[in-house]
Amino acid sequence: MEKITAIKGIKDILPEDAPTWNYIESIVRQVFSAFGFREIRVPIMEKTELFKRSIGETTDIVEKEMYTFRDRDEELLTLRPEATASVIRAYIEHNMMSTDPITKLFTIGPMFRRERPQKGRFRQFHQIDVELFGDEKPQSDAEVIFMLVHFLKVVGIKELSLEINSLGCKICRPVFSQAIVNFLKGSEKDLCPDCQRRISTNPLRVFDCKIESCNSIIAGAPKILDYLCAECAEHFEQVKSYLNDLKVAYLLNPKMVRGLDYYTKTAFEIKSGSLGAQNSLAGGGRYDGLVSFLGGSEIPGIGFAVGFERLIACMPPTEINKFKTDIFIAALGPRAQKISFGLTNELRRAGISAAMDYTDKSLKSQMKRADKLNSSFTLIFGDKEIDEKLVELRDMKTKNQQALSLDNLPEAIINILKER
RNA sequence: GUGGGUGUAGCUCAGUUGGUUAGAGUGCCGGGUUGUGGCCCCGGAGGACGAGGGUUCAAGUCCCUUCACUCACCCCA
Repeated sequence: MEKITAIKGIKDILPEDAPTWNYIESIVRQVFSAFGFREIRVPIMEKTELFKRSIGETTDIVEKEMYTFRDRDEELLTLRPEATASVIRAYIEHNMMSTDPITKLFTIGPMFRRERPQKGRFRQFHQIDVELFGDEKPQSDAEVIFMLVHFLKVVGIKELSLEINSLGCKICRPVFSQAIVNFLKGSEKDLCPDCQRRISTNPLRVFDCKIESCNSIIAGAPKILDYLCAECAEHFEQVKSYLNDLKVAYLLNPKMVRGLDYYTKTAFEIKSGSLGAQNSLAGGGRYDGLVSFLGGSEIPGIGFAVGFERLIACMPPTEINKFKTDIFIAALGPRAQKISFGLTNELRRAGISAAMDYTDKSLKSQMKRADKLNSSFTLIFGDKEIDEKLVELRDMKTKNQQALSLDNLPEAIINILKER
């Protein structure tokens, strides 16, 4: 029989890793709620149209990375490649703007993109996604960035660099875009094939190219910050000023462009050195026109996404993954085995993690198992103890053993465990 | 989609110019005298050497094909 394996780029989160995931999620909920963000859970599937409209028809994500299929009724559905579109859809669909003019949401979950997997890049990956609707003030930009940086520090990320830029708005960005195209006109043949393609698809991306020759050409190109309209320029100045007030260290990166079409004004990215080529740990920005573009009213928004797997990759190692058991019950012989089965489950019902071995193995091997399960205590008894109505309770750390009466045993054990 | 690297035990890897029944460490199971874990010692189970084809008296080792994994490009979290 041929073995069935997981799909390429889609991984299991194994029991030894799950506690780390839960730990991070608990920090997310704790930190974000202090900033007034509430959790929303959105579906992993949406109508394909939603992503085409929000992310942009000509982006790589939409053009070649989405998992799209036809439903039985012929409707085109897509496994979400990112969360913002779904959150905005839900925001509009449930009229959240009429309940609260400023809505702060976050969501955590899997995203799907059909790319070639490599370090820090998977076909199913997880994001922590934050969206703030209804506030166009630069304080919002600074607040969201501050929260992100704070969150990463709480989780234990040591080395991170924050880069910010302004991408302009629908008035000033096209002007800049055209300026870049004009600037590159004539030197197309000196650019790499990728950049030649970018001129027509997404000219700002040329800034991102890693090839030396392209870099030297683009070095003399116009800078976005010189093209910002008065409003965008002022907004960006304010954002920087508030970040300074909050003592958030940042790097101004005029070459940073985000890959999704919908970003306006502030764009930001967190990078970490320990991640390999996929060094972007989190990214986000403002998207003031997007809510209305998706059918809502003119409501500004700003948000970011953190790559969960990448976050784990640059986290310091922790002890939280160790599996622990309160008590292991080592029963010797059929009589003890029978009593143990009831006792184990009685303790579990009381919320104590209890374990036993259903095979009547040697005490030595049962002790080994108790050790493997990291049990704090081991209860030892066989025929002798049953006859004497006294069982042995061993503290695995101190090796002290005390005798406990067989009567009222669950209560006695519960009390001892509570006292610790 | 395009390159490079790697596929031998559950995991991490040895395996000499092709040459007997393919090894180690770790993990798992058991034992080291009566019913007591971690350390140490001993033993055991576990592999058609990724798959298919070819060269050869002989292939884990050489050649071809294919698949998988991985890193990078691209793209992005």
